[in-house]
Amino acid sequence: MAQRRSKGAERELAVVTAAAELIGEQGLASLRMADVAERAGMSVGHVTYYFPSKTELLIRAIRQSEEQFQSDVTAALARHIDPWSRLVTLVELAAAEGPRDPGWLLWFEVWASAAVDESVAEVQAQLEGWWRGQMADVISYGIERSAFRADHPERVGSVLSALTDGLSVQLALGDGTTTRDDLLDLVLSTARDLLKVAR
Amino acid sequence: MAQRRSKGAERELAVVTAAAELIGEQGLASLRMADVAERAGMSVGHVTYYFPSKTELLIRAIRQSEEQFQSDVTAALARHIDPWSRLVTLVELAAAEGPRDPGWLLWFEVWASAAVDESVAEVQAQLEGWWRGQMADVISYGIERSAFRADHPERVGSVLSALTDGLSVQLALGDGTTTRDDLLDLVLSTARDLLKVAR
Amino acid sequence: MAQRRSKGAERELAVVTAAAELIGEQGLASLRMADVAERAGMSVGHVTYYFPSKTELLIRAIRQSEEQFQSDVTAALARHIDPWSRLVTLVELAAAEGPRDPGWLLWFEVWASAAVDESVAEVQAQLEGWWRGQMADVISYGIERSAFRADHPERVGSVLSALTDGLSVQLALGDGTTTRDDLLDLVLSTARDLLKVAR
Amino acid sequence: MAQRRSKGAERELAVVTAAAELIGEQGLASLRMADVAERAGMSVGHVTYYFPSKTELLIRAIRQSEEQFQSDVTAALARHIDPWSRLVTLVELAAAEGPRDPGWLLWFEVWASAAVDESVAEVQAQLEGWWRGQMADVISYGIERSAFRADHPERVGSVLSALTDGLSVQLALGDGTTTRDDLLDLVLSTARDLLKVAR
DNA sequence: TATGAATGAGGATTCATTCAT
DNA sequence: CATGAATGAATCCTCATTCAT
Repeated sequence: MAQRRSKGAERELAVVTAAAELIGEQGLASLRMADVAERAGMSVGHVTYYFPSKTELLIRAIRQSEEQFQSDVTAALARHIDPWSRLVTLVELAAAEGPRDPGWLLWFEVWASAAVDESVAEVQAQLEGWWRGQMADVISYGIERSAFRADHPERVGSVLSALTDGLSVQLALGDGTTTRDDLLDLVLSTARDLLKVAR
Repeated sequence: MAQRRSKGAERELAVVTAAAELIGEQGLASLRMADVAERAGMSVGHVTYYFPSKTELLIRAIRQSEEQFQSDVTAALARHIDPWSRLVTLVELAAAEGPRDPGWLLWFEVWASAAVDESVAEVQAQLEGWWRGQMADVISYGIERSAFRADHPERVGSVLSALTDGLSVQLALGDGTTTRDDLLDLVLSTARDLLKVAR
Repeated sequence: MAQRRSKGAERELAVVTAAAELIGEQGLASLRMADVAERAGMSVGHVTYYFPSKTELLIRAIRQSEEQFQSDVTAALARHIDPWSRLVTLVELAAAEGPRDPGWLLWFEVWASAAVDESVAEVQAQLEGWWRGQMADVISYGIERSAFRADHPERVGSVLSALTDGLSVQLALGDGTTTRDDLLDLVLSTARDLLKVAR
Repeated sequence: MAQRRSKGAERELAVVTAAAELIGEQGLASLRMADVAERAGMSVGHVTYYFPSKTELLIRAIRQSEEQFQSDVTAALARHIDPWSRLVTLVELAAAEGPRDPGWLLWFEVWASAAVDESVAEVQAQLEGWWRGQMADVISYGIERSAFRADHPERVGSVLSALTDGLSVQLALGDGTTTRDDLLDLVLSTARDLLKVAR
């Protein structure tokens, strides 16, 4: 039965989720195996039983967090047919929710680690590629339906995804200047400009 | 005499520089006081003499790195009168040099730490503000001279700085897809679009 | 039926054999219950079912290894009537095969453990006694048949067994200087001298 | 001044000595860095400051123990001119003192470790070579002075050193059968036989 | 019998920080 | 100012042993 089979997987998931949460809350540097274990509701030794090393755990945490994001995106896009709505949806999902968005804080740690750890870099590159691919797909989709117009669609995709990232950093670090509405407004108005979308 | 007075300051600077370099090369997590001391050419004990705590050292390293950036920017901008040249110069200085750009890797660590440490967040906010202010100033300068045209200049400034940041992340993490030329090209062509700059 | 009855014993033997092999290969310090279980083809939990403690397992492994040796010796001696042939056979069976002889490496661990653990010491003493007893018996046997001549036969037995041990250590540790042929040659020529055996 | 210079060396020696003692008393398996530190009168962290790893410490302990042995031997031999006295002296120094002789228990650990760890094997081989070399030298010395007679002096050397080792094992493990007097008696009477020494 | 997930005590190692010199 | 030996708290990881199934 599925329940049986998933018993181990459930506990493993609990560890990964706990780790992702803790990194998003306190940063990777202060992540203790003991804290992860406590939050996951099991012994320290058992966390090690699932994840031989801390790095392994980080990678799984990233993957887990990203799989969640990807399935959210996929589900959300499926609910929209209008290209502009799809674009808006994508940006809304990707953008930081607000200051100290744990998902984004996790990403900062990923960037810092990727710069130093090859295996993290690999995962990061893969996920980054997926996210930019989604943006490119939405734009192509809009162009096909004549909703968008652009000489270099893939360039516009790069710009919009990078812009969303850059503004999310500002928002997540909460300098107070940028709000989530500002972010969406800036990204989408830039998109309108670059994609020649009629208001 | 200046030499007398600066002797201590020089050694202190050596420590800060060493720290900034090491963080850019190996990441903050693996920064050891002993390594800093070695690179700075002094004993561990003496590094502690200057910087009682590791956090203190990190903050000084960020500041130092940023002061360098700021004086570089100021000097470079002074060499240009043409608004577009100033904009190009600013982007060129801010953008990542290429994969594993130590300056940007340091920056990733700052983001990750700022999310967790209030004092780092303060410094980060301050520097982020300065950088966006420079962008805004250059744009205003161009508008004053009728070289640029924009309904919401401050918004364009936000977009261009965030875009530079977002693309620099991609470049610094070296997924290979993005080159420095791509980055400059994307930022500057977006600038042309948004600022209605004639070619 | 024998098969029924021996099923458990067989599995138990597999564990003991696996342990003896692993100690001979990697040393006692790095002996893991998990490795023993894997090699014995069963789960960790089940190994514990047979051997409640690791020490228990070690003692059984020694005994097992020694019982093997004893039955080999007994069988081999039975094939010879000539006293000198018996002596040669005994030395050949006891001596190390060559560098890293697993049987001897196990023996080193036994010595080290016996020095510290009373129960291991007991087993060791018992087996050491058996081995020297065999040597003494062979010598007495030779004297009875007038093949050997010695004033203090038990002393010669001690010398020959100790000599075999001492040379086996050198051979097993593989300093390269001593070969198995050297070993046999030295022991047997000493035996000839001490037992006045004509060539 | 020598006192100044040796301050660090003294403390390092204290660690090595403590380790050698503890191994001789309790065995390598139960050697704890904490115990070593305590006996050496310093903190655990400081032991690591001198010896990065436990293996490193073991090797130094062996070396230290052996250097002591070597200088004892050298000094003792110098006090004798008569070849037979030299031989007796050598055997007396090398042979185990009695049951649980810590020096010999340390050797058992060395043998067990050498079988598994290359760096330990190296040291062991070196020291083993030295010891057999001394025996060979004493024999040659006796032959030169016509005190000993042997067709293959180097073979006799091998036999006598191996015999001393083999009997010392028995004595150190304290099966009770063998006493130190027995040991000396057996080795020396064998020597008399093999070297044709007149009583 | 048999499994293997789960535990938790135990120990090595790291490293910022202190302080006598 | 400068050193570097010394400390000890902090934490990861190992692994024998237990136990529900």
